[in-house]
Amino acid sequence: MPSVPDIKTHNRARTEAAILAAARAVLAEDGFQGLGINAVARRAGCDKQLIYRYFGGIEGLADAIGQGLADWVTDSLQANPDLPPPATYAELMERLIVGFLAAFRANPLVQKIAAWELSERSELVSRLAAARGAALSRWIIQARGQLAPPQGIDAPAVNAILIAGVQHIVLSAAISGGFAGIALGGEDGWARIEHAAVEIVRRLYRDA
Amino acid sequence: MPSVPDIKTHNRARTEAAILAAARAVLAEDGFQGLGINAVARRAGCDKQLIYRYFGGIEGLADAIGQGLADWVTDSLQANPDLPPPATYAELMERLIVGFLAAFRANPLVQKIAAWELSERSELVSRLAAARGAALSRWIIQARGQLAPPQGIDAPAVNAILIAGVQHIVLSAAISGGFAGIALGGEDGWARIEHAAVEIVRRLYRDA
DNA sequence: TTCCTTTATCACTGATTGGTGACATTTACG
DNA sequence: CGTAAATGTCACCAATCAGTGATAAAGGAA
Repeated sequence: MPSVPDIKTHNRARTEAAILAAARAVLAEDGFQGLGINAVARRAGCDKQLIYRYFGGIEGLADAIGQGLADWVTDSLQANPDLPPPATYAELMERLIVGFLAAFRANPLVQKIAAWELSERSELVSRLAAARGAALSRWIIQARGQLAPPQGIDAPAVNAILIAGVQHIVLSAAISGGFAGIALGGEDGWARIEHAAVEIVRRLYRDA
Repeated sequence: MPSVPDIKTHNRARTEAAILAAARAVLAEDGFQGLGINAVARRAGCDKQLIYRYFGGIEGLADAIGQGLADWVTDSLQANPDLPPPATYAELMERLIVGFLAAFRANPLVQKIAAWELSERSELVSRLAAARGAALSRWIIQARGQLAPPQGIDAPAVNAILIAGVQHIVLSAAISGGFAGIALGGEDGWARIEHAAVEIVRRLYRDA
């Protein structure tokens, strides 16, 4: 009778999926502060006991989220297959930054996890951070191929500042709508940020 | 008889100062997650009722912290009076970035507030963010003087990425000891970051 | 049918939180 | 002195939290 899939149907796979989805939703909407056993159970429409049984508590649940997170980086940063491969290191980094900005901006869940990583020192968060970081650097290495950064420039340090800057601005905008006096409500502000990042890459890597 | 300053000495000024200091300490050590009425009262060694009476609760207490925060920016970023004033915009931004990195890195309290600003949307946090942002931009305008950024470059956007990047890297390092594979435990890693930031400023502003 | 495992719910405990009213103590003023 | 205000302490409330043991319902196998 209920067209809505019945939750208490003695179907473990379905229940696990519902719990996982609820956890992602809570995290994406309320942030890590709201990610508790009770909140997830309420949202999933089941008893919290099942979270302990199937995931081993909030820790295991966060781990499960981290699992699916590794895919995010590779999926969202996948190069456009229609485009020719980047011919220079500058071109590579340009695409990486632009792609990262768009992907990160479009994914509130990953944003909340990134903010979490800056707010709490715990085993749990460390694992999430490690999963995200590993996936990112794995992607970079794979995309880089033979391309080498120009000499005389500490490319990892420069890239760290760029990635960190983009990340920070997105997080700040998501909370307060802007950063350092630049309004990031509409698309204009984001175009300015993207253009500035590209400009930095070009001046550093192309003109070297 | 007690050489230790007695806390229950019916001295409102002293009690207020103790509460404020306790709040700062809790925030700097445990982050905004630990900033609660009970924790502050415990640390201050007084009853929480006094926090309500003298500050109007955690909100007012955070406001009081924000008051002293406005001074931080101006104090810590004050230009070295022995140095000649910057002759070019590149030189100005170079000093600003380097100074900001050092000052921000040395102040865990401000770091925790900055992380707070990325994690929670609330009236309270907004006020703290506004105080910090206003002080920063006020300082920039005052320090800039007549110096104008080179044409053809969106200086505010570039500066936003730089400041945000430095800020983010410091926050990440404070929690997990590094960012994007760059270990930030010793001074070497920080020298790399600083040098990279300076390099970006020079390539963008000096060679324009 | 009967029996057992899996799945799900319920009801509780103990600890902690923010918040408040009642009370005790000290100081200041008349 | 005595009285009132300021200061400080205590005891409680309701709500929430993570975590757990007991129990109920469903499904499969004999």
